[in-house]
Amino acid sequence: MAMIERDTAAWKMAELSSRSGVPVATIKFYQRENLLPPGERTGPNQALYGDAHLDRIRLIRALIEVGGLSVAAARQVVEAIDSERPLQETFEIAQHSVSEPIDPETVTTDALTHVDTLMTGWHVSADNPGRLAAARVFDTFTGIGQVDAAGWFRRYAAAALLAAEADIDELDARVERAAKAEIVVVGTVLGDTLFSGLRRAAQEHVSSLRYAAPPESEL
Amino acid sequence: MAMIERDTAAWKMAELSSRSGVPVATIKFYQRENLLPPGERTGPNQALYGDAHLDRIRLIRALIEVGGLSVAAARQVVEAIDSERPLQETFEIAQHSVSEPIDPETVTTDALTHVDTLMTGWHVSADNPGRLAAARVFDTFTGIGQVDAAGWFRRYAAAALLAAEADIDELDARVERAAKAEIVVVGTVLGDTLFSGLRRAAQEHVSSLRYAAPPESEL
DNA sequence: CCTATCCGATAGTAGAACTATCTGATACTG
DNA sequence: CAGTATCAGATAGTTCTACTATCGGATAGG
Repeated sequence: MAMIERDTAAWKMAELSSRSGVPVATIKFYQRENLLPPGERTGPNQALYGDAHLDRIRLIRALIEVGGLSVAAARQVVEAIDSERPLQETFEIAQHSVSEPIDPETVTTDALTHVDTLMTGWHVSADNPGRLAAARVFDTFTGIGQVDAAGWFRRYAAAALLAAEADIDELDARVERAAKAEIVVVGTVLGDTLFSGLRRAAQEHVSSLRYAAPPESEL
Repeated sequence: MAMIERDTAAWKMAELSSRSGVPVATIKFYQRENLLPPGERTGPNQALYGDAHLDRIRLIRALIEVGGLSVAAARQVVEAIDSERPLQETFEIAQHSVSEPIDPETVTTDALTHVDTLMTGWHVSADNPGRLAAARVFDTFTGIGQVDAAGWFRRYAAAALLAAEADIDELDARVERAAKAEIVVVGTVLGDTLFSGLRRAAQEHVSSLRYAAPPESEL
């Protein structure tokens, strides 16, 4: 099986670049930024790279391009995968990496109360970054003049619960720690992107159903 | 009622700045970038601003800070609100503004097939940006080695449908075009942020349920 | 009248994410 | 084994974005 090749595959920078489609200069940049481990040295100015490097580059690009992470956030995430931390901590790091931190002072207690009501029965710690993010959206919404968004929020909470259950089930399906860590990270980061894409498609679907179109309808 | 004040309120730049909490230089920058209309001129180098400007600044900051839009994307969005375009077009502009464009060449037909299967029965046009975005996540996922994500995707599609129905119901609740246009934009942009926050909270909840915690459990 | 403030234009800044060049050293080629 | 191509690593430069600061002349208010 092809697996046999995996340990012996070894290329120099130029081939790693052509296989990954990422320019040499960019790969070197990722190495400097500690996103990518160094190659295996064979001399003072020679090194070899293998499938592990290629996989890592693909992960980095997925986090940055598809997930929209900054290079700094991507570094935190790959470091969390590499560390032998308990999965719980890896999860938390992934969560923090996708949402820039929110100063708790800047959200009103009213918004927090509303969000907490939404999450009645949920086991969520007070400093969960998502809780603050949701409360900030609440403040923003009411500040813009959309007052009675309670129903909208409640239904989003139901959708979020569905997604979170899917996430955890997917996690349960893996056995090794490395596989779990990777799916935690990839699922956390790409889940947002996936949902926003599917939601846009669903919006078009629902609005076309709702405002059923005799040609030239106006939504 | 306080409404009586709204038409007569008029301030100069410094007060607009202090009321909004946005620095004068930044407000001028938004004016240059056509995010914010000019003030009402009272002389060659004097102008007055009112509640409309304050509301607009709040909208801009919500789009940029909470929704994570670039200044260029925020400009497209406010221009769409101001234009008297049909709501359908405003919706499309808002959708495009939140997701950077994806080159259709870069997603595999296999991914598109899988995504279309997920959306069987949905009325979605081929160039819906969300459809492409979801397909790209599919490619990324399989490329990273998480092969059997079909179940995860399917459940996200169900969640997305729930959210989209909530979106459209909220839209139905408004009557004036201006109110509809604003909720379309704000809902499209902030909906992603809201969902990702709630999902993170829900993840903590579900994982704490699932790996029910005798102290020092490991997720 | 005189100082503070205003408007608009122009220029400058800081950070992020690359990208290009340079310096020796190594590796393949004929 | 000479000569050219390539390599690794260090350093410096570029482009873009989102502001931020300064300037010049005009107005406002005590």
